[in-house]
Amino acid sequence: MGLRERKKEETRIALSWAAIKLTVERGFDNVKVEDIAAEAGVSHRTFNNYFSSKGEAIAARHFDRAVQIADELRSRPDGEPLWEAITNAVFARFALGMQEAERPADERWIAGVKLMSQHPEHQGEFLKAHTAAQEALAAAVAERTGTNADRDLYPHLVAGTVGAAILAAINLWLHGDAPAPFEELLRDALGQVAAGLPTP
Amino acid sequence: MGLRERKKEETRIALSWAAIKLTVERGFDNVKVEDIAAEAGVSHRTFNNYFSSKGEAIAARHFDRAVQIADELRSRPDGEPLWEAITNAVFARFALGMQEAERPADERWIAGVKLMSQHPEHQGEFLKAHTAAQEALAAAVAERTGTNADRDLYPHLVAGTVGAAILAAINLWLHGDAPAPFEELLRDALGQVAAGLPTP
DNA sequence: TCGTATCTTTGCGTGGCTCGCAAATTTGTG
DNA sequence: CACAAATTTGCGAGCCACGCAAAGATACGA
Repeated sequence: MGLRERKKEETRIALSWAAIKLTVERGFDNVKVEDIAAEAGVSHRTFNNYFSSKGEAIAARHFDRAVQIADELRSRPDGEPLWEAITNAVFARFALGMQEAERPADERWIAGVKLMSQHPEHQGEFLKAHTAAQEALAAAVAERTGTNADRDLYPHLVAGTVGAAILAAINLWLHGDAPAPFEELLRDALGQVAAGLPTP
Repeated sequence: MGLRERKKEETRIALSWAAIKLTVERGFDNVKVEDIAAEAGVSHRTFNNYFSSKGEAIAARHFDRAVQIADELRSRPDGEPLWEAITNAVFARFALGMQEAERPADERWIAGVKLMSQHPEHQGEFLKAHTAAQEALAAAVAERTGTNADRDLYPHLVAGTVGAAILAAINLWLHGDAPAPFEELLRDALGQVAAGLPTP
């Protein structure tokens, strides 16, 4: 990767991160594209060369992370059963980043994230990112299972189910009544869908 | 329902339908909010009292129909097994409307729908509507299974899985390689997830 | 039937947003 | 170092969402 591409990637991440940071701190509607661009050290116009909206910039981080699940799945050993491989892939790339890095773990921060997650424009973009990443996952599932993503339902059903499990875990964690560690919720959710959703 | 509410409902539907019609005919970016309002016989400003964007107006029809699945599920007999009830509910309110009403069945129309379905803004709003309707379904599933939508993953996993099946069927129908009747795809998809996604 | 309270529609104005375009700057390469 | 290619930036056009307040429609009790 040449200097050019590296700088582009850096700018993209800086913009996305700035968008998240400012939005969590101030609320979606109190952040102008101008502010995000300034925070990342580029011009307003450059922001729009990278993202076509505030919401897309915010969702980009989720997207990048979610797409990596598909990559990880491809690198799991061939012998590993499908659902085991998926679970491992999800945890390898998803669960960890949710807890550790880049989070002040602040109470104010979490409140900000909750607010952000409820904003209509963010929801739409978040779901778009989630769904796009799911397609990458479906392609990986198709490869692994010898099915065809353009003709068969199966890989999309698997990917969609995994996505639903991840979303359910995120939503219950953010908005549910019973506080539980995210990792536990996610493991539970994946376990249930992997087992074919037995009646509880 | 008084006259007031009936007129509101009519306006809402007229706006949503006008948005879909014009968008399918001309393409998303060649339709102004002004045009939609004119087609429905109200002012531009009134459009925004009902919907906060073009995309939302378009997705409203999907949303209304999808929410009815939850209502239908509630009215299924108590003894019916969950997945059977869900499948029947989906077909009662969803599959039929997809084929019959309000569709010129025109080739030009279908091409327009395909184009529309690929537009980024539409995708976001469509997924938002889909997800919101899914929550209604989760609530109905919680009622039926004695689980709690605020605390348990289960109803959200079931609703999310059903939603994923519906989405997969729609997408394969619209964009897939192998042409098959929508109803068949949907039945296949629901059958697979109901059976716990056995390896094909 | 009428009068009033409530809800809905509408026009206007404001601020923000996305994107096309072309000039200026930066990076890659021989 | 010079030239080609990609990226950034400023500017401008057109559209959009929403707050506000006036005008219009509907509900409902007396």
